[in-house]
Amino acid sequence: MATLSDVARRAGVSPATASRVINASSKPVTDELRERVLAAVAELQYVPNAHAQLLARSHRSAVGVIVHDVSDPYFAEITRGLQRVATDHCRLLMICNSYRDPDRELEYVELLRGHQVAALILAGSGYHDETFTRQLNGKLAAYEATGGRVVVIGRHEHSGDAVMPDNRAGGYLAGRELCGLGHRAIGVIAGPRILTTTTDRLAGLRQALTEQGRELPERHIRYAEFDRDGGAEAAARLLDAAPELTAIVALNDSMAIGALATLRARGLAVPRQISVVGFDDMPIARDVTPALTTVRLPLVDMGVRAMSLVLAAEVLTPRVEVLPAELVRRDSAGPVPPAARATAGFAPRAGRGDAVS
Amino acid sequence: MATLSDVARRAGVSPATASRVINASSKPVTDELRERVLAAVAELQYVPNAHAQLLARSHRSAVGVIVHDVSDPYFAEITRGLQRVATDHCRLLMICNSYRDPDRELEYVELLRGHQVAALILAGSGYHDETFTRQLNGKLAAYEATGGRVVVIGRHEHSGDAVMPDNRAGGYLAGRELCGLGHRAIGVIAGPRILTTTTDRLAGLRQALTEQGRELPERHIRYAEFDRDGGAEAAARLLDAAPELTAIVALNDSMAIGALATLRARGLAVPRQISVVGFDDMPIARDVTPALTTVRLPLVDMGVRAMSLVLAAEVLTPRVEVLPAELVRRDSAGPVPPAARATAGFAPRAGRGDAVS
DNA sequence: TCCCTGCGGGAAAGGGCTTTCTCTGCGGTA
DNA sequence: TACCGCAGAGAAAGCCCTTTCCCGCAGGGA
Repeated sequence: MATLSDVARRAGVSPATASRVINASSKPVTDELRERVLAAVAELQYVPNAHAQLLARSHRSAVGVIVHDVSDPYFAEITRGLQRVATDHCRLLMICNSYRDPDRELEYVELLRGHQVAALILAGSGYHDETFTRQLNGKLAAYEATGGRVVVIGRHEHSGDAVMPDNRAGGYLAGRELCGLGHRAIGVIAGPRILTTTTDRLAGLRQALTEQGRELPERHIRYAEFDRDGGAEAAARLLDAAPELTAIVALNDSMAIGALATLRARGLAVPRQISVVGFDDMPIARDVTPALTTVRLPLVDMGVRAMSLVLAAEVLTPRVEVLPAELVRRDSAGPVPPAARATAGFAPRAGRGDAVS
Repeated sequence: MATLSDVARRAGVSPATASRVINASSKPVTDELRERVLAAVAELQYVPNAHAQLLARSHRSAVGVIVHDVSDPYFAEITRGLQRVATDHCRLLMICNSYRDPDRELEYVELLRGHQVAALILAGSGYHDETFTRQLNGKLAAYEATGGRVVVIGRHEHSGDAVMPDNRAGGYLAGRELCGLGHRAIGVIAGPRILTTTTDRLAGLRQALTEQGRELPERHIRYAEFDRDGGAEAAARLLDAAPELTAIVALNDSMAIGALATLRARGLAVPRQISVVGFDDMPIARDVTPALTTVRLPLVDMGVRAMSLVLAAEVLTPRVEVLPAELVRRDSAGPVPPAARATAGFAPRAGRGDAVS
């Protein structure tokens, strides 16, 4: 591997001069020397050692990002937003997948700190876990104490800057929509209990139902992994336990797609027999059949805002940007089936067999 | 930011000893000093500077990966395979998205080389572009000359180790399936012409049709971006120009999903009026409606093999592993509609209106 | 008692680059 | 002619670690 001094020797100049040419330094270098250096670089196929450079300049420029999984559409969209702003500012991103493992998350904070990132962005739900939260905040505080900037996306537990999707309002929207369509027996397939995203969305949903005089008993909720298979499996369990349901809210679109698969396998027509509402509005939502009625979160924008916050000058009072959720009506949610409506007031637990011709 | 000598000073030992404790070196250190160092580390929240470490040990360990886009399911699956093996070998991955921009690809080769990666994996189609290919090979050769290992996934143009999905055989499979179902008027929505993946898949498809006495005239092919919107748009153009088609092969699943959307918008029933076959079998393929009949590529396995190759000892003769494609029958391809079959021999250009009741 | 061995620790030499500081030599001014 | 100033190049001091080499000391064998 050729080094800078190899280049310098070959060009017959000092390493200092070679460095200045290569980095287009402001210090002037005569054209002749410049040419010789450039020629040497080309001949030797010289590429500067990034670690040595990063060590020598104390200039921190990269930004660290910790997400659940970049290939999960939710995070892919957020990352797209982050990337866009980062590119505009000539910042490199170091993206790490935590796979929702708190320990891994902690490790990555250290790893990124060790890599001297200028800032840290944590995207994705927080955990209902005191110990973990304390540890994470400790590490983040230590990082901030050394001049690092931190922004979280969708987490309450951090005290600094944050970009927050309005999960609670989104849950409320989903609930109100279904109530408006006449549904009374509404079930939920939810992500892991330990995630604050799950509880926030659930809280909003519950509020909507309560306001409309409905209930959301615990037997109408099933918790599972926040992905397609989790949704499929939770939907099966839910339907087994509560066949009278006329609507299901999935707490993210991946789960909704899994639920749709279960429903299809059981021969239940959506939305004629049972309605489904998703959450997030990831790109594929419009391409499944029936196209998913869902709660849209401005995912790309969340990324854009977070990166803008993190690159902006630090201000004293923490900034929290709450981004609104919005209902997107497509084809997976419809009016409650007539049979269910007729009996709803009197026999809310009527079996599915009753509600369907 | 605390440094190693801060820790050493605080613990009252030399930096050498501190380093040995922190890195669990084989050189013995008395328990008392060890404890003092550990205590200092904890108090100072010390995290070693990764760049300094990487510079000091000449040990290269990370592996660089260049893909089109990690959040594209095709590459997400490959990356999953890469990651699995890398994790087993305690290797860090540096993943870069080229977004199919040749210049960016070249830049990333340099960037990763600068970051002293132990190996480089390039995943994704090659380009029909002499100049670019020569440049890339030049850079890769320079990298290999300094001891770097290179493996490509799905590219012919590199002369070293490679993992190759059998794109041609896959195209053949798709063609044979549709011929077997009686289709004669088969259209193709293809990715960009400049990609070797496109031409390989197309070649296999054409071979199948030719063997069955069918043709694949250029007017039955439309080229577009290799994504959902490209597929939707290409399908529209194709249908406008050749309404007599009874089957469409999309050269990847994303395009197929876009095509499905166009077909739905136009009120064309799949597969009753028109059949669709995809390519890749990405996870979502089974969840769209109708579930996609497609050509499966062992994407995760491709990643696993590539990473295994790259981490294995170098051998003199380049290894090329060709991984087979496989047809997955689902619901989007069916027999040619009766009307089309009846008239096929005589009026192959019968309008769509004729073929459909 | 002396020497050798080996253990535990520190000094110091890199690793490859950036950047400040220093030096040389030339042109211009008094 | 003497001096000042400045442009352009190089010397060298870090940046923060790892690791080799060396040293002192204690214990064991002769």
